[in-house]
Amino acid sequence: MAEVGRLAGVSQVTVSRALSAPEKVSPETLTRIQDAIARTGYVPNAVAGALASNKSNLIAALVPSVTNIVYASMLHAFSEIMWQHGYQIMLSETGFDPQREEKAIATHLSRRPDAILLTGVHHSPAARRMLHNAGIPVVEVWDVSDTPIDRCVGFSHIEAGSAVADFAADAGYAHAATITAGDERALRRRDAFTARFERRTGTKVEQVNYADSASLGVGRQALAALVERGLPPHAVVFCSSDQFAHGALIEAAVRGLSIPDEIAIIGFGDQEFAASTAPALTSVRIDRQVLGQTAAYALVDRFGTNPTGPKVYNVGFEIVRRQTA
Amino acid sequence: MAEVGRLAGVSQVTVSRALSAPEKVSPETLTRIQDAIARTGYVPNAVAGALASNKSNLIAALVPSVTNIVYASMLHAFSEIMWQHGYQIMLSETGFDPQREEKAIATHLSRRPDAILLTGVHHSPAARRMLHNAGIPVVEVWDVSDTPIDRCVGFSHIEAGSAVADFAADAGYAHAATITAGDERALRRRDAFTARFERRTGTKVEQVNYADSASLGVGRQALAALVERGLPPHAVVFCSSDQFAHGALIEAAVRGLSIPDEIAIIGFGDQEFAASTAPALTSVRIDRQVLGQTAAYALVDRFGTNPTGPKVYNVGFEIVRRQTA
DNA sequence: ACAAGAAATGAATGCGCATTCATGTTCGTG
DNA sequence: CACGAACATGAATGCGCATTCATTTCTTGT
Repeated sequence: MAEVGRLAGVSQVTVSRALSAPEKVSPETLTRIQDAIARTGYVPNAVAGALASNKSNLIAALVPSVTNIVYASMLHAFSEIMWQHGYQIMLSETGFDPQREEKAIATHLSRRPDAILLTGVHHSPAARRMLHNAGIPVVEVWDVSDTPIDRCVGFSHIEAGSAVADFAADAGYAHAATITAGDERALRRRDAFTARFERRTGTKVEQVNYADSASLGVGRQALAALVERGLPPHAVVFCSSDQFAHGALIEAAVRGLSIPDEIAIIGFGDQEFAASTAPALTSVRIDRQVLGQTAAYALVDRFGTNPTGPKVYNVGFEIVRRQTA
Repeated sequence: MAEVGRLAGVSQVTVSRALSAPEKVSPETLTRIQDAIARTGYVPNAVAGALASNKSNLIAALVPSVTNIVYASMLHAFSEIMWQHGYQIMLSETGFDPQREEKAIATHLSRRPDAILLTGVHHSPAARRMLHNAGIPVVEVWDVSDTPIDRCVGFSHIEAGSAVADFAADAGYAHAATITAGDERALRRRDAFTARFERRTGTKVEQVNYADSASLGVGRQALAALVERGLPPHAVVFCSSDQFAHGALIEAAVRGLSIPDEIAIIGFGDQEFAASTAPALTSVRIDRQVLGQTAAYALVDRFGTNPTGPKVYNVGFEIVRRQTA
């Protein structure tokens, strides 16, 4: 930067200004500086800038998994908005593991991000302490909480599970089963569904659980297991994701079970493909685009001098009835 | 850090050493320092560290899209290895747009990453220049090139397209069509497929192209379009992704076309679900896990004092024959 | 034509750490 | 017992920039 200044016949300060506040530099000087930058191929050192100004323009984003489309698409929407506002993303995957999350938080905080995005509202005590001490904006997504660390954007998994149970009971299904992956939030949906459905119908809800993440193949296996256990006719299966639901759908079709008469299927997430399966999947829509964008705007608002946004933003959900239930 | 030193009765230097080279500090001093760190809740400032040591432990990763599973899973494998080696990931999405990539490269370089991961081998001249001037390790993935910027890990899309054409011709298919998304690499596969298949069979290959990224729904539309155009019987459809192929599969089933007799389908990518569709999808396997890991190891090797790895690493591909072709 | 404010620029300083280099201490060996 | 070697520690310095604060030059109104 000093080198550029020499070439342009000005001081380092003026070059700095030319880059960060060009309106404070006279037009001729600005031109000379820009010329000098072009000639030297100068690339600003944002590390030094961050140290001097105590502002990194970096956002730490911790998601369970980028290979899971629901988190990936939320992240996409989030990073798009942050990028537009001049921020960049440091990414880590936590794999649903609070220990990993804690380590990742510690590492990321040492880089002095301007804010941090976390998935879910359950964090280790040490993690909460670190975040508190860091004193930076924090946004938790994919869930709501009465006691957010800072900001929170999501929906209630308990309400979602209950709503699906009501939907199923209202539709006249007397029996139900669940297929659930190893995601803490999915487990809460499952339990809320089960509690509400059993209360409404008086029949026990069968469960198939998997520790891993969801996939089409496992969804097929799960439905096969349920059928072999002797699922009663006209039962509804609530899956923790559309992947599972699609797998269950395929397995049911292969077994010649008519959908939704002999077996009904409800997915979760309303992914893009849900409308295009045959028959089209009934699912619960979570607008992941809005989720990511709202999280981003919550941070941008928080960066401002007088934040006006709410602490907790509930984006809700919507049961999308198609053909499988 | 000076504060921690005061508490432990040592200088800032010793604290620095205690953190970066604990074996160079006497055990008792180390204990006192660790105690002081715990009491103060000190969090190292990696920004200052990076400025002083000219080493950021950050890797810039530029991928077209994180919502596309093939890039997401490669990124996952890559970041996993880099994380184990003490590096963190700065992520940007380029959306298949060289202009966006160029801007993202400039922004990322200002953060002085220790290396950069790029997707594909086609970059704007300005981008190449910047990368060259930066003088940091660069790894290009998902493609191979005779003139890599630095390191390159991928496979030949031309070979892949040609191999699928040979496979189809060998299997006796006399007619073919392609369904392709707006990915430059997919276009090269399509063109190689078309050229080889037309040469082998003498029949013209039909095309359906979409500018957007692949989805199940669009795959269905595409197959519908092909059928309505009057696709000859016993034709094979080469899709640029398994999403498209699965959509085509569903549409074919809905239309009562028998697979693979009336219509054969070949996907690309061999995603997890490909083996679980009904009928199971024939596809081209790219080991994205290996791709990401190899890219990571290429960088780690490159960071060493005497790198031994090859400039270009071809991970190859494999046609996985299942039931749809 | 002159005071007073605005605009344009530069000198000095420090952000928090890593990296020399110098100094003091302990140990093994002949 | 003395001497060099390994070890443990600290003082000083600078990484490249942003941020005061001071200085100079240019406007403007009367």
